[in-house]
Amino acid sequence: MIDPNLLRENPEAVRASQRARGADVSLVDAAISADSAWRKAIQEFEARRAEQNASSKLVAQAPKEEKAALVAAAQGLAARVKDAEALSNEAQAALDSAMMAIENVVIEGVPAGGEDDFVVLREVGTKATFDFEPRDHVALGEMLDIIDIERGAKISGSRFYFLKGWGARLELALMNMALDLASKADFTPLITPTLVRPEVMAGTGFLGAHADEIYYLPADDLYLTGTSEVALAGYHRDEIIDVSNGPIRYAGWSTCYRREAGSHGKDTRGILRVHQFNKLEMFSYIAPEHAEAEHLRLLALEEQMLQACELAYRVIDTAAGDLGSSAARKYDSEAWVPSQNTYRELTSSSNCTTFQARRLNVRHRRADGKTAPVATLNGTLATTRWLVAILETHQQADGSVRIPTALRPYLGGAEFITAKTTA
RNA sequence: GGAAGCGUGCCGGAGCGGCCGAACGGAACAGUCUUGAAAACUGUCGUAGUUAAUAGCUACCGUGGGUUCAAAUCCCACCGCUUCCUCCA
Repeated sequence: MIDPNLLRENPEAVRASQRARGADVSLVDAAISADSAWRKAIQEFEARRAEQNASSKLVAQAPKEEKAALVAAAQGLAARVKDAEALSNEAQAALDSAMMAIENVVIEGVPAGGEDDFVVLREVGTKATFDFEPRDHVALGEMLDIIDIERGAKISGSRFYFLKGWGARLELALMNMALDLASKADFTPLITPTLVRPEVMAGTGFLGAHADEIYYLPADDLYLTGTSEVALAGYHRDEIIDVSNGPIRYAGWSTCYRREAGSHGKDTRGILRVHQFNKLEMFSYIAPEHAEAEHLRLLALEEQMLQACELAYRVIDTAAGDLGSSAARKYDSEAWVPSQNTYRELTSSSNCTTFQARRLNVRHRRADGKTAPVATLNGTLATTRWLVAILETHQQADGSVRIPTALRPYLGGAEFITAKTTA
């Protein structure tokens, strides 16, 4: 949720943000009028309630013989209070939904426009070139017997797969390397629940426009999370946390589940877009004034991982229209995928400023003693998808794959994945 | 799955339907004392909304309903936790 004070004091900033996103600008004025309507209604209700409280007090203090008369007089007030309360609640609900409809105010400098209007901040590394016909990760996975997509489909349907042998070990190696990096960078490892209650899913904002992306278990009224961000953001829900000595950082490890409802026919080959994968996610709770610096820090760690995996990649500053509703700025890094001759997203790092924390009611105490929402940020450090770029980038003419040096300690020192070796 | 009990402020822990936003203890913070600290003593000490206001008023004792002029206190539902039994690891 955006800051209601910003809406009252500087609505033009909010309008400009909506405009940059290509979102509905009239929502801003709708929220402003809902706000003043609510204020009117709550003042009315509170005045009535004060009246009623005062008369109840009279009843309590009155001598026995006068009580009956006073109660009779007070009885009429109760109904009016109830009406005023109902009106005030309605106004509040209207205000809430008007406020919830407005997306986070984008940070100055974020490119305006839609999906294709991103700005490339830098390209790093050399794109792999081959003096043979390179294979895609599906072919490599089959040859090496490390990814079994056919059997994945047999037992679970399309977009499911088995990671086998070196494939399984490679994923674990990647995740562990990411966890080590995160731990050294002050992130506390956290293995999170992947089933969450409706309030938490709603609080993190994932039940909005993309609700059909999420698996739901009606028998238990629980949602399967598409990222550990859900549990990590909910972790300190309704708490006042201490970030005065620096941010609270978590490295969340979880399996992620996505229905991929809107992507029929897109990326159907291989494990680029799947219903279930693993992810190591960084998450920071921090004082708002330090959020932008933290965002760059998350990005730097992501780049460190990409470089450790010896991948060519570019970093983009996502355009306003392509941001999630919670994000005020988003940096993606995209690795070069040889078989597709293009960059594909491997990490995504969002600065949600105070938007998400306000919804989840996560606050901190400022130097002046007042409470205020914290800022939250998240970023990807490793996912199953990384295997695509790693396998394809480091493939050899014979179909074997060279293991990046940094990953070898996590794979018993092995230097190559070949069809003949066993995990 | 069966049975019982419990959910109060940062923590512990009281609370006859009206005088309870809530006793008491601890923690924390400020001060006195002390060379300094500890101890002792004194004071402060929940969150939020409304409002020009750190004045007033309003709300909050797991959540949501209900009864009542009035609910932390009574009733109902839900959520969570604990213990015991059963079951499965």
